[in-house]
Amino acid sequence: MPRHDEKREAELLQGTLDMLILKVVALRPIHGYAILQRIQQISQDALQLRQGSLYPALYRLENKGWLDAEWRVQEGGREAKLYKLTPAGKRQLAAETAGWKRLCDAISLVLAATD
Amino acid sequence: MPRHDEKREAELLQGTLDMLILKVVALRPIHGYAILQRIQQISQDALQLRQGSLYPALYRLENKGWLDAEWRVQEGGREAKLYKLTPAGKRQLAAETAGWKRLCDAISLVLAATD
DNA sequence: AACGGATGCCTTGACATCCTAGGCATACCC
DNA sequence: GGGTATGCCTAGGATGTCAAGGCATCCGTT
Repeated sequence: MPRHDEKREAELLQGTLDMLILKVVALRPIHGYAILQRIQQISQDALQLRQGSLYPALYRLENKGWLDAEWRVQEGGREAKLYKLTPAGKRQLAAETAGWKRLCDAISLVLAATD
Repeated sequence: MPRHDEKREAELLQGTLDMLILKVVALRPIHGYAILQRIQQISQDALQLRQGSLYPALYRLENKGWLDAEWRVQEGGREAKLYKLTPAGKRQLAAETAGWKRLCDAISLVLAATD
């Protein structure tokens, strides 16, 4: 992912970022930069997440006690901040997922309305 | 719908408001206040839309040429601003719906990931 | 006739979220 | 040594939504 990001309309539904991050971190402890790649990879490039959105979000989630961070030396000798899910984070993920499904269904109802 | 709205966490996914409004207006010409009730009714109260969100959105949509407005006398003698969809609005609705489905699928992919 | 509630429109101000656009440092490969 | 990828971060601004009001009309009840 080179520095000169080409233009592309940024696609992300507001309100879903926290949930996506929590979900990816729940898979296994992971550092910030890798979260970007992971979300893109899993979504097959349909979701484009920016660093300028990611890092503030991570800070926010850590502050709320949903993520725990720890500096770790990667293979290759570089340092990275490894995030993992807390029990509270796990509950939060479940709650957000449930809310998402509920809203999703509701919107589908409206979109399917014929009268 | 009395004036003293009781507290309830407002539930709406940012970015979907325009689409929902366009969709409801597409069903038939309709005035603002009725859009509120319609969306709540169809979504079975899962979606709570506020007047403070609705009217600025209507203004926005009209300004972009997706809605047409006209003052009409209702039965009962009161006036109301009747909105209807323009051809451009119809195209916009289709585009937003497609985008919504795409994002929805992508998010589902991430939420379903096990590795 | 007076009042409250429902209908119908609107505005202002605050706030959260996200993006744009940068900056900095290290590791690796040619 | 230079370029690319990796890895972290911040400041500023745009946007969308909400909360909280205001105003006027109509209707039913008292």
